[in-house]
Amino acid sequence: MSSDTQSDPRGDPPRSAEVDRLFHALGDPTRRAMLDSLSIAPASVSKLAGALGITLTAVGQHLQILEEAGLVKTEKQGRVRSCRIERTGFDRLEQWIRDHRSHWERSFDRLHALLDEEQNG
Amino acid sequence: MSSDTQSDPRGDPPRSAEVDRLFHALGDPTRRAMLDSLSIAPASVSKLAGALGITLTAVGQHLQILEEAGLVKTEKQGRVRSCRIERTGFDRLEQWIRDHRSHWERSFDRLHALLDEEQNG
DNA sequence: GAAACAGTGAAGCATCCACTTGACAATTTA
DNA sequence: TAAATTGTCAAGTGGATGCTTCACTGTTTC
Repeated sequence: MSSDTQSDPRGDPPRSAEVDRLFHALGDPTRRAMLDSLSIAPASVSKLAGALGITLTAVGQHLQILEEAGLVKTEKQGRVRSCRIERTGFDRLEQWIRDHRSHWERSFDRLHALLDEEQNG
Repeated sequence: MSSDTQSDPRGDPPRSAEVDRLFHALGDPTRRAMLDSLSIAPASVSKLAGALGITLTAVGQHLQILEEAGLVKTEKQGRVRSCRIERTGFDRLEQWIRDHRSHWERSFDRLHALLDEEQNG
């Protein structure tokens, strides 16, 4: 509630907003379907709209979110906008997982150490 | 255990409801904050509620989503429910990335092959 | 037993979000 | 130029979602 969007006085690294955008983008099944499609081959807006059974407008809105998350790159030539996958978002996602994994693996170690202590002490 | 609604022995990655639940769970900043906290150390419901500045009820609702996504494991002893990170969800997330990465890296190869053809043809 | 503690369930509320429609802009084609 | 194609902008709508309050159960402590 009191926590608003821009002020983040606590220790979270500044990439927090980027992670936010990333996960929000991936949280929607339609956008993931778009990524599925683009993983196989680049496509135009109308091609995506046809494949997904939604309007051009909806695709455009999703594309903006995917682009801001670094998951998709689009480029307009003439009247056609072509879309393809971008590495950045995926790399960031993997980094996030690695960071967290290292954290809780350490915490598991501590837990086991404690249990061993109790058993042996 | 095998919570696969429909196992798909073919090459397709599990685009099932599990992936859906996983990304939906990760799409909310509060739930990710809970994971941040639990990555450092296990905690009770009220401890999480205090740290996040939300009610016990809200924490309970988030916990259910995180648990169904395989990201958190909870266990109640006496009147206290203790929560900690679960590997399953994270493993599944990494798998998803790997699957997609392999797909679009192939598509990049095809793209470059096409470009080379056009330049040489 | 009474009181404090820890959590759960149901219902409501305010906001967010995916999607649509309709009007418009820009580019290609006839 | 007119018409078709491709996409964009603005505004609105229905449903999902996060969070709350209130009432309640079960557990520990006095």
